[in-house]
Formats: sequence, structure tokens, C-alpha cells
Amino acid sequence: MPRTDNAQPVFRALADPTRRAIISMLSSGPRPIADIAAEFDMTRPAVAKHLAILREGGLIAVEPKGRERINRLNPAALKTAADWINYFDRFWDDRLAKLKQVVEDKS
Amino acid sequence: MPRTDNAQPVFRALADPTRRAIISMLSSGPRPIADIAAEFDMTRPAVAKHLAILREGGLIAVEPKGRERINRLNPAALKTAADWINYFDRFWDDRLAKLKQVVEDKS
DNA sequence: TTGACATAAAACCATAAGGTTTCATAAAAA
DNA sequence: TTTTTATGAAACCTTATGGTTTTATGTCAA
Repeated sequence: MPRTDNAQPVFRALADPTRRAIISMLSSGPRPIADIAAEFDMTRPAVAKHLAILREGGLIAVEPKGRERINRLNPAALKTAADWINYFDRFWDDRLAKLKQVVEDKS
Repeated sequence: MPRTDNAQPVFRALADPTRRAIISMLSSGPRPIADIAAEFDMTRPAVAKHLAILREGGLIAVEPKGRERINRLNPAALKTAADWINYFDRFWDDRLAKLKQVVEDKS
């Protein structure tokens, strides 16, 4: 069975579509809150809460810069969730199958 | 950016630790509800609700067998979430990097 | 130093989520 | 046919979640 569940904060963060959208946004570069909030049909405090939950999941880091707070994606945290899911690769992941095959072809 | 979000029911299903535990359990073989419920410190109806949410995410399928309902893992549905997450591979996934390398070595 | 700007923080609200208990139904076993 | 077993389904409760508005704070710019 997959490893002990320290993945909860990450899976929780990923559960909301707004937060997944924020992750996508930040993958193209860090941004301050107001800038992120401008892209959603909700108030800035609502977005700030989502950012807090992403932070709890380790998915973003914040660097204060003057009176702004720059949010930067930490994609490495996604690995926690990816590892959990990919445990089940053997059941369906043909990419892994191909990797195996390539490796076997080499030996 | 990652593809259109039909991933919501899957991410929602994955957000709860009990449901992730159920996925793990079922990876070793299909089981009836009572059997699953026996492993958790909650009532059978509570577990039945979790199974319903897993079903909405397409993560399990149910086959009635007499008066029982056998729950079977459908690991392919995990691919929806894996695809979303793995979109960010280029930022951190060394496995993919290795696959690339192996493939390049061959050519 | 005054004013504007970017954000934090608190209080509040409605709905969703995760649980319970109770009751109903269908199939197997007596 | 009666009883037990496996489950579904409804009603209900508590807390979490996602949102709002309002108020406060620190920083930049006049």
C-alpha cells in the first residue's frame, strides 16, 4: 500500500478548481496576490484564502517584496501527490511500461 | 496550461484520506461494502457514502452479486489526476527526465 | 506627513462534507 | 414462509469550506 499519509495537505489543496487554476497560473511565473485575484470572479480575500491553503500544502512560497507579497509556485510539492497516484501505475500507466521496455531493450 | 477541468470529481474523491485508503485496499482486489467498512472506525453508511463519491469520480465500479455489491477499483480513472499533475513534470520530475535520457541514448 | 496602495485579519454567512441513527428492501438461508 | 444478511435511503447533526464585508497595518509616493 502507498506510504503514510503526509499527502493530506497537498490533496486538500488540489481538491479545489480555483486552486488548481492558481497553480496553472503560477507555473508561468510568480505573481502578487492582487494580480492573481484579478483573474477570478471573486474578491481578493477569497483568493488570499486559497493561497493560504496552497501554502499549507507547500505548493507555493511567498516572498515579501516591498508592500507586495510575491507568490511563487513550488512544483516539487506536487510530487507528493504524484507519488501517491503513481503507486498505481502498474495498473494502467503505459508510460512506465514503455520506460521499462526501453530499459529492458538496452540491457 | 493543463486541459479543461473534467478532473474535478476525481480530485474531489482523492481529497479524503478514508477514500484514498479505500483505493489502496481495493488495489489488492474487489470487495463488498461490509468487508470494506469493517476496516474503518466508522459506520457502514459512512463508508457507503465514500464509495458513492469514489464512484462519481469513476475510481470504482460496482457489480451486484446476489445481495452483495462488489466494489472494484478502476485505476484508469487515476490517470485523469495523474495527467493534470504530470503536466508540471517538466519542473521537477526526474523520472521523466530519465526516460527522455534513455530514449535519447538509444537514438 | 499625508494619502494611496497592497495586503492581513477578523467577523460573519450559506452551503457542502462527513458523520450518525433509523427505517426500508431484496436475496439467501432456515 | 420466516428470518437473517447485505445493502439503500432518508433524516438529521456538527464542522469545514468557500465566500463576503469591514477594519487594521505597513509601505511607497507626493
